[in-house]
Amino acid sequence: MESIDKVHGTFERRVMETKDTDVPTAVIKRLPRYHRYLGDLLEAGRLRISSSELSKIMNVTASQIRQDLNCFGGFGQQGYGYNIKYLFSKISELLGVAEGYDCVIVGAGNLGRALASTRMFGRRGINRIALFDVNPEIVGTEIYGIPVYHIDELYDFCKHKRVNIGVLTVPKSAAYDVARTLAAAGVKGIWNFANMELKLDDDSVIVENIHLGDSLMTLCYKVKVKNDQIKKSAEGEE
Amino acid sequence: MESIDKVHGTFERRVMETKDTDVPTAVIKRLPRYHRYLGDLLEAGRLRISSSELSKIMNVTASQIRQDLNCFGGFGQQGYGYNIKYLFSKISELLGVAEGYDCVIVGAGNLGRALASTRMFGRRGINRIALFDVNPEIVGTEIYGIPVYHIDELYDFCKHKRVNIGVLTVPKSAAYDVARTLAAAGVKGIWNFANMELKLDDDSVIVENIHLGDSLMTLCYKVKVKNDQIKKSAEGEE
DNA sequence: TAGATTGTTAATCGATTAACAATC
DNA sequence: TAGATTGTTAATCGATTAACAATC
Repeated sequence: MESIDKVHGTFERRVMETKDTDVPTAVIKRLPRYHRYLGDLLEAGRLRISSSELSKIMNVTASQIRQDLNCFGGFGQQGYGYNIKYLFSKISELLGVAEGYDCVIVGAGNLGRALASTRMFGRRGINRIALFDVNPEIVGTEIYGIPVYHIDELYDFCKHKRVNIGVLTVPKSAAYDVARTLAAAGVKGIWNFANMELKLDDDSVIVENIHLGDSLMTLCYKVKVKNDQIKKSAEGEE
Repeated sequence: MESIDKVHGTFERRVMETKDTDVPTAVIKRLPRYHRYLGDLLEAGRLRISSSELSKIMNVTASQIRQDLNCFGGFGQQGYGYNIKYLFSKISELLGVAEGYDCVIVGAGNLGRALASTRMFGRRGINRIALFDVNPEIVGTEIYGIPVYHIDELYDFCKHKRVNIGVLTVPKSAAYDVARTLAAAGVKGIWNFANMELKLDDDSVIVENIHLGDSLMTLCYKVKVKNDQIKKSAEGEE
């Protein structure tokens, strides 16, 4: 039996030649999904997988998988497929997982609490080191083990602790104020739940907007299209 | 001054010829965003807008806007631009907003409560008629004015009330059970927050998966890329 | 009428898929 | 060695942009 080590050695050599030509945005958007599926396979104890098997699981073409993964260098091996553990760790690295980012959640309403309680951050190597809110009843307490501070302390805290990521779950009206404070304090990324596109002059900050409303609307659209189809085919049968 | 009514009359005539050839998926994905911006313009009291002005606000090309809107028929008028109110209402109609869908939220944890409290549903003409949970302490109460029932009643409730949309905020482990119950009860659309792709055999149900984890990961990736750039340029200066 | 701006065609660009030689 | 499966090129497909004639 061919040893996994030998295979691994070969991988390492090839990856050194990683192409640094810019990765298509379409590929980048798909990386988190690969990460998710490979993580599941790893948990299930799988060691290797071919592009064709993965394509069936993920509902994409095998060709696309090979094309995508090759943007970052040769992760696979002819005749063998892909080593799941290795591939997973490489994609994790590419995505910046396990960079050990520190993050704060601004807004301790229902959404802020929901985010304080998920395991989503930990799984991606992100530490939630503080919550911020204006409500005096919760300032000074802990929520899911995360200390809650007053929002007035946000700037100093982020500056001192060199916080990398800020999560914004405050009302729309407060979003810009908080975002500017975060940016001024050197925060590098903002995860914005304020249901609006947050445009900052300061382009040293990356904003990832979550648009739940758009998603809900897309669902409405699809439901409507489906209902219309049903209606039409019912009419046809009459 | 040219009357708005005259303009409107012209619009109506042209829209009757709406092209029913299938709309590209890329366009559909952009519709909620158009809807959002047009709604804002409407609130700001604006009456009309040209593709070129809208393109600046939305950060896309004017050409794309004209191309997109034309998939559904002639919404604009040469030399005038687009009537915002009319365009907004047409896109609303296309998206299935104001179809008056009834919806239930399954899972009354932090996320369920957050969704119970937003104005997101109301704005899209969706009525949240019930919450479901297993916790006996909250069953029988109301949360943000929405009655909470035990999850055992989910099937009968949805079947009787002909619920259109189910929102899934239960833990991953319960997601499939609940989803199948909803589907069996005739629910047409499922908005899934369970951090997993929900595949149902029953293809009469539309599932819209929310992947907050993927979004967080994309943010990590972008932050990492930016940090790498900064590091590189700093090295270059040495 | 003259100016503005759309609707639409044609050109470009990028992303996906198919195919197969390279190679483990 | 033979079989399997990748990496990669070429072909196809779809989406975006540019340009301009149509028309309000």
